[in-house]
Formats: sequence, structure tokens, C-alpha cells
Amino acid sequence: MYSHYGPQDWWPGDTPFEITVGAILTQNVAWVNVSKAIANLKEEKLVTPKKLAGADPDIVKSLIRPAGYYNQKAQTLKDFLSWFSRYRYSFSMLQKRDTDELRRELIMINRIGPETADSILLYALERKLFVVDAYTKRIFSRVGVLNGDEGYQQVQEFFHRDFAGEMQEYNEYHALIVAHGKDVCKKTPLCDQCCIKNLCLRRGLSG
DNA sequence: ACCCAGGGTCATA
DNA sequence: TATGACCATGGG
Repeated sequence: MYSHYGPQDWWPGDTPFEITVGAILTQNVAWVNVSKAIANLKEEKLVTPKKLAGADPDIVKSLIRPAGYYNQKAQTLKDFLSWFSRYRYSFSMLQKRDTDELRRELIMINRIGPETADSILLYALERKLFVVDAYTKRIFSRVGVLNGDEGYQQVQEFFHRDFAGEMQEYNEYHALIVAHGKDVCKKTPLCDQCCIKNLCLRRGLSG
């Protein structure tokens, strides 16, 4: 996949906080819409924890509107920030904490689920874990490695076990799966010849 | 006019 | 536990 699609340079964003905001805003929404929302926030210089926390909720809603679900997402940002304030809005503070502890705390925040939490952990905090998404389940179900009825944790454990790697590989892997999902598997329901199938066959995981 | 996109929550049976 | 409804915008 890497040789075909090249480096994906994920996550788009200049700072850990921008990455975090993007992870929240991108829930069930195309990234193009999220970029507009982030561009709006940037114009108002609100892409910093303190500024965003101090902003008028109605202003924030209007700025993130292109990303959809703006009422919920404005509240999610607020809830995240109220948790983050306990670390004095400092990513260095977060880095002192254990990955599993942070993950539990993030998931405790309303409307931040496992995928959003893991995206923040991998792409903003550079923790070594695999991010599961709908493409992952679809693609790996099709090639016969997953059933399709596994839960998030189960799928994640599968990848941690059979596709173990370093943080940089998890970073690229998730991005490539998304790229591949948008590219091929949407148009071609049966990916018999796809590179992932071949990879799994080589590893003795399907066939 | 439909369907879906880099999810998650809540009510119901 | 397992479905369904709901959140909302923008592009194909």
C-alpha cells in the first residue's frame, strides 16, 4: 500500500491541539468539511486551548458549522477542554501519563469514543496503538480475516497481535487503510486481488 | 432525490 | 445485546 499510495503525512495539523480538534470534528464527516471548520477557527485565532475555552459557544458553533453536528461538537470541544484544564492545557503534562490511563479518561468524556480517543493518542500524543475505523473492519472482513461482528477492542487487539509495529507504522497504516478504502474498496466490493489480501495470505491469516 | 463521510449516544425490546 | 433514531453539513 505504501509503495502504491506513498506517505500520507497524517495527521494534517500544525500542533497537537489542532490535531485533537480535528479528531473531534471529523466524527462521521468528510475531512474536506473539517478543514473548512478548522480554517474558520484559525482565522479567529481560536486554535489554542485557552482561546477556545474562553470563546462564546455560539461563535464556536457558527465557525465549526461546516463540519456538521455543530451543537454536539461544540459541546464535545468544551467537555474536552474542561478535562484538559486539569492538566493546565499542557500536552507536556499529558505526556507524563500512562497511555491506558489517558485512554480511559478520554473515553469518559461524553461523545469521545474509542476511535476518537485513539486518534488523539496516536496522532497528537504519538502513542503506539492501532486506530480501528469502519474501513478497517470492511476491508479485513472482505479478505476473510475478520468476521465483521467483532467489537472495537477485539479488532484492535488483533492488530496489536498480528500486525505489531512501531508508532510510525501504526500512523502510516491507519492512513493508508483510509486511502485504500476511499480508493478501491468503495468501487470494487470484492477485493480478491487487493494488496491486503495478499499480505494476509503471506502471513497465513486467511485463505 | 438519494447516499455517504476519517463516530458516538441514547431509548427501546 | 442488539437494533434504530438521532445528530447536520457538503459533495457525488
